[in-house]
Amino acid sequence: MTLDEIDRRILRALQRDGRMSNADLSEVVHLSPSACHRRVQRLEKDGLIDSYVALLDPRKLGVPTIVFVEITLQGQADDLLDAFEKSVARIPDVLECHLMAGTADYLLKIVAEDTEDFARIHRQHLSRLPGVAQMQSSFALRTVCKTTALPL
Amino acid sequence: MTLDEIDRRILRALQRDGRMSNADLSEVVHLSPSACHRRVQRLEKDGLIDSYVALLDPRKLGVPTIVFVEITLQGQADDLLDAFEKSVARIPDVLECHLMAGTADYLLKIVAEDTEDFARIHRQHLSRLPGVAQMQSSFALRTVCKTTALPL
DNA sequence: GTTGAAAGTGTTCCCTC
DNA sequence: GAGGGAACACTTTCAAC
Repeated sequence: MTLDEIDRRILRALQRDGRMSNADLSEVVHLSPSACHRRVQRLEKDGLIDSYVALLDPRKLGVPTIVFVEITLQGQADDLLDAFEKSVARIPDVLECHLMAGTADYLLKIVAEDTEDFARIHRQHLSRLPGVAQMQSSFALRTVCKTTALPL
Repeated sequence: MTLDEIDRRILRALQRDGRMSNADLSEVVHLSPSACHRRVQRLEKDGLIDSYVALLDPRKLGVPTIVFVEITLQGQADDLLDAFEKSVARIPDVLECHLMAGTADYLLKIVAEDTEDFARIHRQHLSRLPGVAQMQSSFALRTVCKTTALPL
């Protein structure tokens, strides 16, 4: 499962445009369509390519507000973490949740329509999460840069 | 530019699978292929669909480590922020950078191979960012959930 | 929103290196 | 082992309705 330069070029191209046709992709990486197609299939099968998705514009969809929420739990028992994580995974407004080293236990990334909508999310979901000792929300004023493309 | 239930179904489907064929999509949303295709084109043209991308597996690509870095600048002058943001945007390991309200000025999301690689990123890039007063790095131990799909 | 026909694409086969 | 070319089926695309 080792990647050569052509594999990396394929991945870079597909990270930019996941709907690029195999014909175009094969030109970019200087390969015949069939050889290129075989490589893409291998990258998908090996799981290097996890999925293809459409990225939507949060502004135009009416959820331009990003809030990061740091949460500290009351303890570190496994069943406490499990219960918390299962509840978090069910909140549609939560895009990411990371278990953290250091001060806070969890860091959540949440999208909302505005501050009022975040208040709703807080009331309906966050305040009902089990085992929470402390919670601190930080609003993003502006997103300087954002990419889904991993460095290759 | 108002979305009806069919538009939302299209967006939900494409957020899950951006390479879904128009034929399949039209079945899911109960529309003829051409009618469905016209709607997708409108959603692309209006910018609700920003782009299509391939999502790669960070583990299999050798960058399983996520670090969040909070940065405070020495001041709030526009040219200070501009210089900082331009420098940040050039670091390939930075996936996200947000200007924040509250304590820290910026929050960066960074991927690395391991802690040693993060030390390299810190030395090569972060420590050379202009105007930085304070910097605090927090490592993610595990990603509980992660999605690019916005709630609809 | 629907139908239908033309152009383009993904996919598989077999052959070559 | 991996790449190239050609054939087929399927899709996208864009008329006209």
